[in-house]
Order: sequence, then C-alpha cells, then structure tokens
Amino acid sequence: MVTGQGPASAKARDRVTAAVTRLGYVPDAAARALASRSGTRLAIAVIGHTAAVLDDPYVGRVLTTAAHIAAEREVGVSLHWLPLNEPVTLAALAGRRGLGGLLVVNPTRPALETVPRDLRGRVAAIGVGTRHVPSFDVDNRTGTDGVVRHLVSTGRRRIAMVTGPSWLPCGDRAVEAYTRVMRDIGGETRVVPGDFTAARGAAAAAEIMAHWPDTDAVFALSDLTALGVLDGLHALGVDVPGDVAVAGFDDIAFASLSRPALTTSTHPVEDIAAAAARAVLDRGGTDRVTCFPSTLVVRESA
Amino acid sequence: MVTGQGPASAKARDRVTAAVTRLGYVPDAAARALASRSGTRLAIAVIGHTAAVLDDPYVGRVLTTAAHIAAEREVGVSLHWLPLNEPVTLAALAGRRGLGGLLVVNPTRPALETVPRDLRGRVAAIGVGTRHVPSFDVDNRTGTDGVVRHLVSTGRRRIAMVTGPSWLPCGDRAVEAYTRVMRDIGGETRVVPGDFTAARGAAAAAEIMAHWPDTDAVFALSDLTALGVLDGLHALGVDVPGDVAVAGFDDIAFASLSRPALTTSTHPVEDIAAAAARAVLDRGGTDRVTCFPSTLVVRESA
DNA sequence: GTGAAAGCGCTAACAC
DNA sequence: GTGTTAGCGCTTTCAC
Repeated sequence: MVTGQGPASAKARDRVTAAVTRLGYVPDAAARALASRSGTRLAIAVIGHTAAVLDDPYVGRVLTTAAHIAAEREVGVSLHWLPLNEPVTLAALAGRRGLGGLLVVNPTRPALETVPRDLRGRVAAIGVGTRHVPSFDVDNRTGTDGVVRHLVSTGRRRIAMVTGPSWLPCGDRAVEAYTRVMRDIGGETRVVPGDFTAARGAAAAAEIMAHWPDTDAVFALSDLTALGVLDGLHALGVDVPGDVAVAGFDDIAFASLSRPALTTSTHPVEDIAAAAARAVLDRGGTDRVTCFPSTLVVRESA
Repeated sequence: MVTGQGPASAKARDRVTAAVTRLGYVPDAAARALASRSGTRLAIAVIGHTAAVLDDPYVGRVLTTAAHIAAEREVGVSLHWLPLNEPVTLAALAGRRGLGGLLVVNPTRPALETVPRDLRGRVAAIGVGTRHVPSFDVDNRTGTDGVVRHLVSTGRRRIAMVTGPSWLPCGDRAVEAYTRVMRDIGGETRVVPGDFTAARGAAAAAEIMAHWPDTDAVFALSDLTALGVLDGLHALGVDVPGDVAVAGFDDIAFASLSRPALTTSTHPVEDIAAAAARAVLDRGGTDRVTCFPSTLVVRESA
C-alpha cells in the first residue's frame, strides 16, 4: 500500500502518507525488489565493436544522468558492453535477475529484436527503437538540415560530408538530409565514410581535398571527426574558415575550445538520457519514439 | 554457503560448485541483500559547490569504471551531489538502506568525519582520506615535481603556477612540490589562484603576464585551466611555447587535440576508480592510502 | 473496503 | 562439520 497504488480511501491514504513522513519511513528497495521481483538495477548496455565504447564521454554523460535519476528512486545503475555482432549477449544480460530495467545505447535493430518478452515495458533505446522498444533520440534529420543550410546561407555550395560508422542506423537520416539540401541547391553530393574518430577526420580531409579540390565546406557527423578535419586541413595549409568552412555535430565539451572554435549542432544528451531513464524506471506508457531537437551553434569555423 | 565463504569440506564445496554451474544457478542479489542487509547499491558522492560538479567528465570516468566493476557483482551504482558546506547530507545519504558501499569523490576531511560508524569498511575516498576512510589518490606531489622539473630541464626558470580551488585538499601537495623545485633552482614562486575552469585560466594568464612580464612558463593544476591559459596568452600575442611554455595536469581527452597540443601529466583515473570500487565492494582489508603515479606527457606546449 | 497470512530467495544462528 | 530453521521487509493473495 505504501506505493500509493493500491486500493484505499482518500483519507486513509492521507493518514498513511502523514505517518510515513512523520516517522521518516523509507521503503527498503531490496525487500521490495525481492517481493515484487522488480529488480534493483537499471542496466545500461552500450553497443559497439570493442569495450572501449564504454570510455566515450558521451556514454559518461548518459550514465551520469541515469545514475542521478536512478538515485532518486533508490536504484543503482550498471554498465555493460554489448559486442556489436553478438546480440545474444543481450538476452544473457536480461536473464540475470535483479534487472529492473534496461537502457540500450546506440542500438541496432537486430540487437533490439533479441530483447526478451518479459522485459517489455522496462526497456528503452537511446537511438533507434522498434515496435516493442521505445526510442529516445536526437532529430538527426532536422539537425543536419540546420547545419548544412547554415553552410549554404554563408555562401558555401561545394559541401562535403563525413559520415559515421555504417552500422549505426542513426547516420542514415543525416545523410538523407544532407543529400536533400544539396539537391535543392543543385550541388553535387560529396560523401566520405567516417568512424567518429579524430584520426579518421584528418584522413578524410585529405581525401576530400584530393578528390574535390574546390570543396568550400566540410560537415562531419561528429565533433571529434570535425576536429580531425580541422587538423587535416591545417596540415594541408588550408585556411579555416577562409578557404573551407568546417562544421561538426554533437557539441562536445572541446568544440568551444578548439582553434578556430567549432561550429556545430548541440544535442540535449542529458534530457534524452533522463527521459529514457524515467520511462524505464517509472514504467509510464511511453510514445514509440520521442525526438529531441538538435540546435545549431555558430562559432568560428563556419 | 553459496558464497564460498562458510565452513565446508573441500569435496563438498566442489560438489556444490559443480551443481551450481551445471544447473546454471545464479544468486539473487536482492534476496541476498535483504537477508544479509548488505545493500544493493554503491553510492558515489561527489563534493562540490553546485550540482554541476556531476557533469565533469572526470566524474563520468569514475562513474563509468565503477558501474562496470559493480556490474560484475550484480550491484548498481547511484550518483549523488554533496554540497560542499553541508557534510550532514552525507549522513542522510548513508542513512538510507540499500546502501552497499560509498565512494566519496574529492572529499574534504571534515566531510569524511561525518561518515557514520556502521559504514566503516564500506567507504573509500577518491582523494584524501582519514583514519577510517581509505584513500585512493594520484600522487600529486611527484606528478607536479615531474612537470615542473621538465619545465626546468627545457631551460625555463621563471615559472608561474595556477592552483586549484582552495577547498580541495589535494592541491596543497602540488603547491608544495612546485615551491620546493623553485627553491631548489633559486627561483621566485609565482602562485595565482585557479578554480579548474578554462575561463579562469585565461584571466590568470593575463594576471601573470601583468605582474611578472618576464615569466617563461606557466604550470596549471588542471588541463582545462591550462587550455584557458593557452587562449589568454594567444590573446596577448604571446607565442607558446616560443615565449612561454604551458603545462597542464590531468591529461583530459582534449589535451592532445589543442593547438599547440598540451604538455601535461596523465592520471590513471580508471585504475584509481576501479581500485576504490573494488575495495568497497569486496571489503578487502585495504591500506590507509594507495597512491597512483602521475606520468609526464610531453607534447608541443612545453 | 480492510486485515491477516503466505511467501519472494537468500543468510545467519543455532542445534545436531 | 552439517542440517535445520527463523527471519530480512516488503508485495500479493485471499479471507473477511
């Protein structure tokens, strides 16, 4: 009854509530979990090639937010790496008892299909979702559109794009948005594959300038890559933003500290993680997909 | 008995172990926590002026590591902000049941004194410790010594230092180490207060160059501040490392990406967090203080 | 609507 | 050493 859910008259509930606060009663999470088999942990699973994905600052931000939200409900958070090509692991993870809920970061759709039935309603995805897994994600399409149109509005026409890793489904919509803008302005699409690393950005910059020497802007789907592009361009003696404008995506902490400071699009990562964590923890009926806006941040590089 | 701890004959233990693995038995963390009153959560408390300290990437790294270690033991991690001047909150935190252990990040000694008795043996500090709270920390003294001596060995003599916030006890040893080196080389100490922010670094650079125009090196006890110093010096038209060398401390992710790339001292944050988390989770008798080495990383700025 | 009783899966304390 | 039993603090179910 202490949950406030059960059947009870209004005044009875009030009296109990009063007693609860007066006595400083705090429910015991472990006992509750044991009796209701509801679990005591919120597991956060990050999909990627290697366990190194866990060290990404982005994961840190998600984890920090989730751990904070979870703390208010007396539940803990645990962190797990899900090897990209072994979705089976997800089932193994879910098999463990004590699992109160599951947050999957950067999921692929096949991986999400392996989520066991009995976890439904207690899973959320930060990234793409499925019919059974609600999605909390950045609106990549509009975000990309905003950045590329900013490039166009500042006079750029020969714009190249460095994408993300091909297995990450969220990149598709960004590429589509970029392609659409280029078609609208009658420009050629210049897409180069990326992997979200700075090293790749530097290499991509060299490739782009070699293939299309007249390129006047580069948009990278990751700030780290954009920073790499900045370095690569610098090494080539190309002036930014004089000769070529550079824009990133994510607005990582260092974007404002680079020289030139990086123009990018900022994501409400904390809001997204908080919403996803709450959806799982509070089991509220959630929409199939919740989109969060990405907003342009104009600095020096474009 | 399933814990492997209790009294039992060797063969009996073996048979049980065999059965355990054959049947795929997995202990229920919630039930265990309830019966043994051992708690299901590892709380991580970060001390600071505002709740914004939780957003520091450093906290993210600690949390990530702890959550990973905790996951192996089926316990979750929760994150809490401890207002700098209200150590009482720590007691309140510990009062809640379900608390398996506590990790205090960047503690002050007074705050640590408020740790309740019954939590002893299940608390660890990342930073300074007390008689009852084991400390896991970076060897700031040797780390600082290494950086400053590197500055000296490259010909610098008029070296200024930007410290950290005064309430953080760990800064003292660093200032001592700096002072000692300066005394050894017969140089003047030039200490300016800092607060670990980049903005303060830029301001500190201006102050330093105004007070001591002949300064030929600046050491900041934080990479973010050092990055700010880089900016401040740049604005002043001072060449780095030509006119003035700049060195930081921490080796944050972007230290290698700045221009010029930042010379700094790297800390094994993950190792520290892992050791502290294990000490709390495994209740092993721990040393009063465990020091981790900070090692010089020479890049372009010094 | 309300109260009592039966577990949830473990650990710990006690008898054998 | 080994087996047994009584809870841990809740939720749930079932009588009232």
